[in-house]
Amino acid sequence: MTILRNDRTVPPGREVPDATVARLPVYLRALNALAEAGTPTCSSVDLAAAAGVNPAKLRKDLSHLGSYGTRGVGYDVEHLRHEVARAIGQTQDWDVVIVGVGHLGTALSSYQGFSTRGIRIVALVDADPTRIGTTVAGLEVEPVDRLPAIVAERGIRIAVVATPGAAAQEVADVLVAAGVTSILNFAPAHLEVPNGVDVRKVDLSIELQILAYHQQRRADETEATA
Amino acid sequence: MTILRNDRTVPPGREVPDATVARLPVYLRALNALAEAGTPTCSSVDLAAAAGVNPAKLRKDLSHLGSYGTRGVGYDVEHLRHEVARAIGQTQDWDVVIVGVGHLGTALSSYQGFSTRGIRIVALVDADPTRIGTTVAGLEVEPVDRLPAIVAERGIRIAVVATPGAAAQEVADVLVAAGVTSILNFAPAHLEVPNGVDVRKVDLSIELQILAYHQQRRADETEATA
DNA sequence: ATTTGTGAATGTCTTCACAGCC
DNA sequence: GGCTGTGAAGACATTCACAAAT
Repeated sequence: MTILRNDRTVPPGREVPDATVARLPVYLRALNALAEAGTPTCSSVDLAAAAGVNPAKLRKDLSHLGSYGTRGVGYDVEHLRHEVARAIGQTQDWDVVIVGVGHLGTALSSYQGFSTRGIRIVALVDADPTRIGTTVAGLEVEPVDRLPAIVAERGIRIAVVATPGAAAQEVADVLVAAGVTSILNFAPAHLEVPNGVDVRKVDLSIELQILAYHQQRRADETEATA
Repeated sequence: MTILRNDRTVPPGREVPDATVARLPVYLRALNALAEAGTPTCSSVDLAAAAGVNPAKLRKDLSHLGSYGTRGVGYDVEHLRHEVARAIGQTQDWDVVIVGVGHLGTALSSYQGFSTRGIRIVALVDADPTRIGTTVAGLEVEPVDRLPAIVAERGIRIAVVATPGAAAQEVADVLVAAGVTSILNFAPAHLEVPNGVDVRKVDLSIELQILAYHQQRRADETEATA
C-alpha cells in the first residue's frame, strides 16, 4: 500500500505545462461532443482530429494528467472526460464578476457558453451612473464602489475586466486588493499586478491586426510573383 | 549600390517570427501613447515597460524589422511608430465582414478600438430572418446568402465568425469559397480550412477555464500547506 | 556613458518514432 | 494488428551578456 497525500491519487509528474493547460478545455469540449453522440471509445487520432491538433501532441498532453488510455484500444470517452474535467477544475462552479457593462461586457454577461463550462457570472459592475440599477442578463448592475464588498461577500477569485483602457489598471488594483487572483482582461491596456495574480489578455483589435499582417504578406508575395 | 527588389528597402532577415508578429500591435499601441504624450524618444527599457515585456525581447523583436534605433540614444518614437505600422500593414485600412450578429457580433460591430487600428467593419450578416434588415452600429444586417456577393463586391479578405458553434464550419466554407483568406473565429468549434487560409480562434469560455485551472491549483496548494 | 543589436545559452513546445502493452 | 505512452530529436522562443556604435 502506497502512501497517499490526500483522498485522491496524486498525478505522477505534477506540473502540467502551460501549453497543455490551454488545450485541455478544447479536448474536454471534443469529449463532450463525442459523449453526446454516444461514442463509447476513441483513439488519439479521432480525438485529435475533433480538437484540431496533432495526435502525438494530444497523447503527450494527456500523459501529463496520468495514464488513462488502453494500448491497442484507445480512450474510454466517459472516463477521460471525467479526468480532464477534474484536472481543469470543472467539477465545481466558479463565480465570476464582470466589471464594465458596455457592449462587450453585456455580450459576455449573456454568453451562453459559460454555464456549461463551470463558469457562473454572478455580478455586474459599472462606473456609469446611468447604467447602475439596470438589469442585464438577469443581473442588476451595481456601482463600482461596491466592488470590494461584492468580491468579499461571495468569495470571488476570478474577474473579467471589460472597461475602457484608461480605467482598467485602477479596476485591477481594486480587484486584487479585494482578493481576486485571476483576471481576464479585455481592456486594451497592460495590467500591472503583484506576483501570484494571474492575468490573461484578450485583445480584439490585436487579433485582427495579426491577421492583417499575414494578409499583407500574402498580397506582397503575389505582387512580387506577378 | 545594392540591388532593390522594389521601391522599398527589403528587411534584412525576412520572415518575422510568429511570436514577434503577435507583439508588434502591442508595441504600436505603446508607441501611439508615447507619441500622444509628446515623448520624442524612448529607450528599449521605456517602451518594454509600457508594453509589459522584457527589454531584450523587445529589442530582438524590433531587430526583425530592421535597425531603427540609435545606440546610446534609443528610438525615435515617431519614426519607429511609422515603421512598426508599416510592418503590420497598418498603412491601409482592411475591410472586414462580421458573420453572426448575436450579442457578441453586435458588441464587435460597435467596438470602438477597430477604426483607429486600420480595421473597418463594412458588412454584417446573419441567418436569423428577424435580424435581417435591422440596423446595428450603423450597418444594415444582410442575409447569409448574400455573403459571397458581399465578399466579392468589396474584395473582402478578412472575416469574423461570431455564429453558434454548429453553424461556424458551414459559414467558413462559404467565406473561403468567396475568397476570404483570414478568419477570426469566436465560435466554439474547430474550423477546417484549406492551406493558405489563416484562422485565429478566440474562445471566451476557454480563457476563463484556463484561469480556473490555475485558481484550483492555488486552492489545492494552500489546502495542502494548511 | 549609454543603449542598441545580436551571438550564444537556456528554456519551452512540438514532433518523431518506437518500445511496450492490449 | 493496433494504439498508447514516452524518450530523444528538432524547432522555436526567451533571456543573457557583451561587442559595436554614438
